[in-house]
Amino acid sequence: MTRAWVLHVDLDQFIAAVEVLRRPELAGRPLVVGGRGDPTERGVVSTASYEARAFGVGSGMPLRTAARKCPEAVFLPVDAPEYEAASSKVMDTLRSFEVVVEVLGWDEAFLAVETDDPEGFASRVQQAVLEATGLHCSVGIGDNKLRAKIATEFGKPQGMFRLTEENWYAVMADRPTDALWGIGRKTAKRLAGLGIMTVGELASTDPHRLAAELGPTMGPWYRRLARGVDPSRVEGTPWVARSHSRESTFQQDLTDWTQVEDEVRRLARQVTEDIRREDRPAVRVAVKVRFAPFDTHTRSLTLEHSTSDAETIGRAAVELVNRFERTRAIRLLGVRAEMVPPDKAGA
DNA sequence: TCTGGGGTCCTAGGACCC
DNA sequence: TCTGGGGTCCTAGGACCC
Repeated sequence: MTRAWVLHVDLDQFIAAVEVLRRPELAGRPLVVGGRGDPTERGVVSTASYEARAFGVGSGMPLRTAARKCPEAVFLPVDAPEYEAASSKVMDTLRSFEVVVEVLGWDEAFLAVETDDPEGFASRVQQAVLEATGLHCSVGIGDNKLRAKIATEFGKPQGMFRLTEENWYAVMADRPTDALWGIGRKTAKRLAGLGIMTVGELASTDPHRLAAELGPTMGPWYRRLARGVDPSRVEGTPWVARSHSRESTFQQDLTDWTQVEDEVRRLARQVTEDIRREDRPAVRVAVKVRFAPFDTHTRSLTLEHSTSDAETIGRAAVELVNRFERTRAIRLLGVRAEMVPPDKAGA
């Protein structure tokens, strides 16, 4: 019988795999892509190949640490345009199935599929992606987006897994709460403080207690996650950004305020280009400062009039950075522009 | 483990208005 | 005047995701 399914397609070690495509001699070697590809610099791992993961290297890890764990790894710089191009090919392939496709980033998408054989469909998707791009993917099959997304992990690499209302608790009940999509380290710790360790325990916690402890929106939402409930639909309409930002971490902390202002102006120019490209004037500007060693603060302001003028945005950014004390060394600067909301832009 | 860069959404306090 | 209650906007921070 034909039923509605959600498929979550996730490319395996996407960034590393794209690098191997253009440099086949790297196949089978531990490969780490991150920063500028120099493991002595400040930067983190974007993606490690499975060979590198065997040494304990993983996403988000400082490059220096990765080099210590796996000295023989090949380190490569992040090449965003290359990954975007590969990603477009993948997404076009998914759309060729004439189903609703919701893109979640470079290497992930949800598909809304009506079929009596979701595994067969998933298999055809994997085959098509491999033929079109040379890339392998895993597929999560679910009765909603949340379950499909979580299912993918159990199918990796190059496989598939079905997770629905029927097997949800059998698969998930004893897993830690941060196995859920939306619960991270901090919330898992807060829940542990309430004696809630597993998905099963979270699912059966009194919702009023969760609301009281974690907020009226988030508390009940976490409980719904634990029950595998997700009413959201697969959205085919292209995603529209609400803000754009540029930031950079300096290899050496900045101590000269003239240089700080120059960098803020440079970032503001980049952000202005980004929003002009989309023809979306800014309504609000924010500046982010990370002081050494790592404490991070933001200052923001609402503009009197929305604008795409580089000069105005630059002046606002400099004014914001000057609200910070000038005596501390700065590790990172960032500038963000919030745009006119799309629904108010026209229509 | 000395911790990137680009995003989203929620919370909470204060201002301000009626 | 020693004192209300609701709504909305602004701002800073925090958590999470890829």
